[in-house]
Amino acid sequence: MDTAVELADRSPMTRRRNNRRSAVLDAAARCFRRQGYAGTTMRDIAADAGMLPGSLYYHYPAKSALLVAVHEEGVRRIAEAVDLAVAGIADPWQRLEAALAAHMETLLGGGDYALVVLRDVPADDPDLRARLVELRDEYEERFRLLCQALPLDDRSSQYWLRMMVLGAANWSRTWYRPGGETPAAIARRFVHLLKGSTE
Amino acid sequence: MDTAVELADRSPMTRRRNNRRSAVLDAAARCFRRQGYAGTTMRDIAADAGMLPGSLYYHYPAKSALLVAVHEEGVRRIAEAVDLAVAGIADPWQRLEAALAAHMETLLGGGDYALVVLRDVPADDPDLRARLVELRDEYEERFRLLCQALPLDDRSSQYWLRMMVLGAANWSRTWYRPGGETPAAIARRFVHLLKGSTE
DNA sequence: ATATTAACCAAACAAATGTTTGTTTAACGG
DNA sequence: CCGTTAAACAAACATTTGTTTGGTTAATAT
Repeated sequence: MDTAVELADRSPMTRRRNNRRSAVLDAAARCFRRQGYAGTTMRDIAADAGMLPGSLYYHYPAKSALLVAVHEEGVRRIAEAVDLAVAGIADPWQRLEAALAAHMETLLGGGDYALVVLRDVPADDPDLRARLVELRDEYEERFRLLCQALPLDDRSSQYWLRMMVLGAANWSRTWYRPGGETPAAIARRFVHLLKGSTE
Repeated sequence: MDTAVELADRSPMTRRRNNRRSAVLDAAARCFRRQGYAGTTMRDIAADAGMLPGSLYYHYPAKSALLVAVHEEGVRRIAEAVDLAVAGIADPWQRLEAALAAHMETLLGGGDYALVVLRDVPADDPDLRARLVELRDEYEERFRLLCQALPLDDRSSQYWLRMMVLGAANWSRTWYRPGGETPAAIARRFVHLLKGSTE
């Protein structure tokens, strides 16, 4: 782990290095979210980042590398939000609700990275696909643990409750519009709908 | 409505006409499902249909027309299945469960058409997008009516229950694998999870 | 001052893209 | 038998695609 070293290094050379890398990734995330992977052009990303198409290859070796990088950052952000939200909460149902609220706030809050994770990955490249599915599974493991802690009858109840709540949350991206209920309020509705059925 | 006329016309000329049109549409549905719209090539569709790329334009004037046609057929099929499933059932909860079972069976039963409807539509063409959203809304209106008939406290409960159950069902496409529980069994699990919370 | 190098530009590349055009084939109707 | 026509082919079209290459600029290090 060299994060501390990077943060400590304030030398001019390091500050100049990888300066616009994040800008490129931001542009890629924006385009992938709006148009999908196949529907996005390297020229689209370049225009969004304010540079020429060829310049992208200084920062990333290929289009697919950009997709992987966006996925990794998206999973990192939403996982961080969820971990922070459940920290310090003991009651299992409250933990699940807090996690779901953070999940939906990150998804629907306008961030491009997390939404890219929800789009289905390209089917033509098996290696790329496997890498992206692996990333998402690693994140969703948190919800498996959260549901495991719930006071339910059997193990299958945990499973189907998790499938239901995560599915409903992820699908919200198709109908959610800002101005109505907040993501956190929607999460509360969802959890309460399921919590009532088991008491 | 000239369906009866078409069905009655068994003249050789009519039988020859539009013969391979459905084969082209089948190929398009298969490709769109597997690779998405932007990820599908007219050459992919042509190869799948067993003809040359240019020949597709005899049947459909553009790639986007193929997408609209697949959407229309997909909505038609799943709507037909749902309407047939709820016919003759009186109890509101049983009606919802039957509708959801038919919805999921059509989605997960291997058909290409219905699954294309779930994929998000291209964002670059507003007219095309509006047409596809209109088609899906027209279908989902059935579930609004089904939830409206449920014996619930208030109107918002109907709304959120519908959002939850449809979202969970549509998202099942990402994790469903044949061999486990049947789509109908999953639908029953989902409905029972929600039904319990309101009694 | 000079050499180095991160970052980008300018221009091209081959391949793939959606679509068009003119032609052929074969089944049908008169 | 012959004209018509549904249906497809063969070949190209202009454009767009992901990517490469070689040069340019300006900040940094020595």
